Amino acid sequence: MSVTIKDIAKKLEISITAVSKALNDRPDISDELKEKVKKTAKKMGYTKNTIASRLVNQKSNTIGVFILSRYKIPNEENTGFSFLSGILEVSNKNNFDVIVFSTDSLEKKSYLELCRERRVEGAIFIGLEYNTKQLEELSQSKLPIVLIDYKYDSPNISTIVSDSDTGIEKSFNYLKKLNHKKIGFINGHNKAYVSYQRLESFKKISKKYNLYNENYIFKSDFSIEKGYELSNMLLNLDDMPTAFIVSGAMTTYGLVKGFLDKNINIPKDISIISYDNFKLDAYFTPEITSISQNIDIIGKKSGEALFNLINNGKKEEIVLNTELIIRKSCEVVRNG
Amino acid sequence: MSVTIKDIAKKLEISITAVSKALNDRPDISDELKEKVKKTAKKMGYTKNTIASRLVNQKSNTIGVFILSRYKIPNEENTGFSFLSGILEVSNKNNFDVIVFSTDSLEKKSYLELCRERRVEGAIFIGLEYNTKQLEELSQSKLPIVLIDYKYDSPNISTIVSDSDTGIEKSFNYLKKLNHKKIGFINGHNKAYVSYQRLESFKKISKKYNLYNENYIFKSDFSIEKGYELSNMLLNLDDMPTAFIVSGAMTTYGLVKGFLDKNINIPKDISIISYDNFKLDAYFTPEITSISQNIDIIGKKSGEALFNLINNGKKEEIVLNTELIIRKSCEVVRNG
DNA sequence: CTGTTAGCGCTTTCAG
DNA sequence: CTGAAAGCGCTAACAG
Repeated sequence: MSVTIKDIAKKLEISITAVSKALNDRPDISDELKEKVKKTAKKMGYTKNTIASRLVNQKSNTIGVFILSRYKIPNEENTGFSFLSGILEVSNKNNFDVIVFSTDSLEKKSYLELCRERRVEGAIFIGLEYNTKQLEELSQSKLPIVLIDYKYDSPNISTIVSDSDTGIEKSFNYLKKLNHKKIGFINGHNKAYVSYQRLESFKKISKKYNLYNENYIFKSDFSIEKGYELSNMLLNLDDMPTAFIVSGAMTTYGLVKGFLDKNINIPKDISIISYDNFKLDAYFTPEITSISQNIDIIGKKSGEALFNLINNGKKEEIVLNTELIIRKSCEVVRNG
Repeated sequence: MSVTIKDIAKKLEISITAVSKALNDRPDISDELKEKVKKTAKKMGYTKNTIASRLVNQKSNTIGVFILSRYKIPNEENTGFSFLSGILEVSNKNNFDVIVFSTDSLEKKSYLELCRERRVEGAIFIGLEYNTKQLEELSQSKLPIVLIDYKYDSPNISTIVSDSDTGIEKSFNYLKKLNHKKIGFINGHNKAYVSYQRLESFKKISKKYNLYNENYIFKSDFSIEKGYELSNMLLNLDDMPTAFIVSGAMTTYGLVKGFLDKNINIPKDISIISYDNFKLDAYFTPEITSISQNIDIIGKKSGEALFNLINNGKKEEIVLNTELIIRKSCEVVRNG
């Protein structure tokens, strides 16, 4: 099929080894020969067969990235893919290929099997379902792994999560200054670890502020439609919060639009704090106050963590701090 | 390192060949043996080394996806990644792996070299720069290729683009009914093929309607910031259009927000038609009228086209029709 | 500096 | 139905 080092060895009437060494710039080859080999290699249209080379070297130079169905929703709303470019950046710097798996890859094979078959040297998981059994299998393997937005303790697993406590505490602090006492929380769906984590934070902080009320906790699914829908339900409540913290930028957009369509003024009537701090938040009407998660750097950081694990065996537990970016979706409550 | 078929052959005291055949369910092996082999394989924690198997089979079972820097902008605004999930879906159905390359992969190697080295069986290009020389190299190779949003004629290349003519014609038709005569166009940056294509359509259609004015053509870069910025420039114009067609949803959001911040009412003062029809358009304030591109199905379609090319050698030139989705960002012009 | 030999893990004739 | 032998394309000892 394609031209091999054997072909160029034959042409030049030298050994295959010499060709291999020349192409790989080994020191024990004369510069002239290297030149000659490289030139004719190019002329003959040779390209290295990485598959063969990976086999002999017992090194795949490949990592796997799993983008799972935490958000089984349209791509626009799937933040999972946003992490990929950062991962690609650091992988390429390390001369590694990236192969991407998504939910469809998983007909009958486990995450680990997929990795092993390809002899992947490490893997990054985005949107891993909360409490999946697969995690045990993964943690028992020695495979270097990075989990994004999921906390788990195992020697071969590094994790990178956002610290939901501080973001939510800052929100309460801010909302309190605006005289809010009824603060609601709209969570994402159960399959996401972040939902569990954010809910815990919300409970903890609201109790700390003596503002806890379990009737103020609602569930959504990160989608924009669900946010819109919720506005109806919320407005029919007997005892409605005056402010909401909403998990997920898309849900916030839907919710705000829902309120607006019913002539509820945001922020005059209801205050809203979103999560994620999408760039769009600043361009929405009203501009959305949001808990920022540094979503842009997570991809890159996760890649770096993976290679740190692969190369140095160094496990990390990265916690990114969250900020409250104040814009215009909150206001002093009228009848606190 | 890991367990091989040799190991399990030794354990079972049978030949390596027998193991291989049993594992691959070849007909010339007894069912009992198959059972036994598979069982002990599992027990010993065997997983096939696809690297070795790909080498013998001379088949990589891999496609490459290039997500290029057409949008060298934050991920949120990069529609490139949205296509990936569709591609993954059909690749997995075909038992192919997907390896993703981005701009950083390209230090010194050409797209084609990257593909060849990995013996990739086909490739999909997203955001290929307009008029790049690499395209010639690609077209001279026999590699099956699909180009998204780029038209090019070559036997090994299928393309999938949106038909910008009809979308823009529908826009003109609609705007004309609203009595607009000064219709502006805000284009994306030059590197994108779609910019070239949409500009051509705009010129063609505006001439057809006798509404062409070259001073009504502006350039942006698909980013949200640039859209915002443009609002200043536009408002200082002596002869300002009463309606704009804007290439790129993000730019639209920025532009609208820019106008709003200067107390320009959209749509009362200025009408706006966007491109892309992001889901968010319907939730923005005002709801954005947009040219729809079926962005959700492009990924899947491109994957199907690629496998059609790989398996059947069938080249396609897919043109997706565009619709005008009317919402609330256009209104009858005051002093037409 | 160059070449011979062996082998990575798997599949595939082909002979039994 | 089973196995011995050869080989995919490349690299790494080791000997010259």
